[in-house]
Amino acid sequence: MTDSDPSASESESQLLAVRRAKLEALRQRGIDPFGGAFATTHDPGQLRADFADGLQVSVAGRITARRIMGKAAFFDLSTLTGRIQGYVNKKAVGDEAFEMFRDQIDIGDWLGIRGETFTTQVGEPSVKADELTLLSKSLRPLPDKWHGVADPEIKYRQRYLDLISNQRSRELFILRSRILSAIRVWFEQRGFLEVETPMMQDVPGGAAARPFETWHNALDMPLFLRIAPELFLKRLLVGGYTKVFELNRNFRNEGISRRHNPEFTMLEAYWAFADFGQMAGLVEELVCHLAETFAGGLKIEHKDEEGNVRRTLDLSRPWRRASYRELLAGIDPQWWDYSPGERVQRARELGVETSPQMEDYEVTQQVFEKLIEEKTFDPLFVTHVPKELIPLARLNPDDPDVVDVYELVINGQEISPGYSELNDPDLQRRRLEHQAGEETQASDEDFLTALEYGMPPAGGIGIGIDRLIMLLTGAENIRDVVLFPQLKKR
RNA sequence: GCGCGGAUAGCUCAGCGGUAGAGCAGUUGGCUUUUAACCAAUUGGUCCUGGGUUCGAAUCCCAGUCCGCGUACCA
Repeated sequence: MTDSDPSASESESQLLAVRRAKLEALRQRGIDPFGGAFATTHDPGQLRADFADGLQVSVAGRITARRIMGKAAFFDLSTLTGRIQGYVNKKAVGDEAFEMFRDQIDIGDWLGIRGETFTTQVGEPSVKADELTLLSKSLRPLPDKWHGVADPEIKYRQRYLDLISNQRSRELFILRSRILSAIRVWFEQRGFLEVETPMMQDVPGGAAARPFETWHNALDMPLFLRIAPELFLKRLLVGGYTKVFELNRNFRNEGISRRHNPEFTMLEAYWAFADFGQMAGLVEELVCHLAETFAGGLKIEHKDEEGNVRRTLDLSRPWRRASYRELLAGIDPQWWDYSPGERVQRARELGVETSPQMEDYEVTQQVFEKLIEEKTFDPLFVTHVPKELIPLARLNPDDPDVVDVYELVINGQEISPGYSELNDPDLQRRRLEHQAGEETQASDEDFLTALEYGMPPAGGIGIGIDRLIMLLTGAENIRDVVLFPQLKKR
């Protein structure tokens, strides 16, 4: 008995054995416990929404609750989108079917019913079953019907249990799907073409991050999972595609945190003949559109577990714009007058830790992240950041120490960078090689060759989709917006 | 990687040196319009793992595992 799971305790074994015994009893009755196709007229949620008495219907779903009352029984049939109550009584379905329902059907089983709709005395829309069809027997007990799954480890490792038992999780992932779809439609309506570029690259470029490495056997060569699609999308600009976007996964072999999953969803879009200012307008318009469509407006309340408002984001336009230089001057008016050594000292005084191997611009960046980015919740476009931070962006014509970019910060996180893209192949080569010397970004010769054929001036944008969904839904942890977040192997 | 916290029945949790508990789920009985159905009875435990302290450890100490939070890494 249940030797399939030697780690099960005796009590768990008993629960499993009971279900196995029911499975056997069903087979004794000549019923296939794992049935096939079942034609439905309605989804449970849809039937509930369009309910009227006296309809002949056929619905299927998982049994999520069961109330047996002697010679009759009520049960809830649920799918992802809703639930409808079923009713059986002994007289209507016959002794055999009723006994099967009473003795061998459990919470968790998938069931199809045919019958007529009616409303009970307490006003519950219901289906009186003439016929019951077992679609799939569940062999394990479901989580608590009232509290659902609370253990985060179960939620993430066995997401299906979370989805079965927690309505908020069900709704959140439906919302995520709709947001992704709306983003695609939004870009397509503006003439952008969705493309797919390699996830496996021989030079992992477009960002400074440690890649995952793998091996292609037939080609006998190493390959890297991409850290960004940027360099391939720019090849498409060279190829004459003037408006493209890609919405898919990036992979970075770095730490895991509340804001970081090793694989995450990124949108990148490139718009020939535009610049970073136009890209800023684009992301502002898109995020407001999504907030109005999916978050009930431009003021988004983030709530804690008890439903208390923890924070309200205000996305009202126009969004604040400030240069990197002036933001740091807001922390300390003399910031840019200090020597590098003084900046390290000042950072420490401000409570920002730096490490000895940090370059001067990295010390400043650290102060920016801790004292500005992490404390900024309403949207802020940070413009004209130091050129060392972004080697793929165009230098500002008036101040060649900074690049023509914005970094959009919302909800204490960087949500979206946008650049005026660098299209000078010689300057691009020098800046990448300078970076490569510091082991931050490998130089991609094929990309540089492509630029030599001529890339149109273009605006580029990246949007961290997981973080965008966090800010739209109020999720505090990236794991709550990724169906199957990465966890350590048990 | 480092610091802090957590792990008790299938699920949700209480217990915090002195005989392992509750609700739900399960099982048995009753009940033909209930709905967190109800009523009665009942099964179920490697108290995460391994050491230690103690007359006695779920409880205190040490180490490990996994999870969470913070931190580090991080265009």
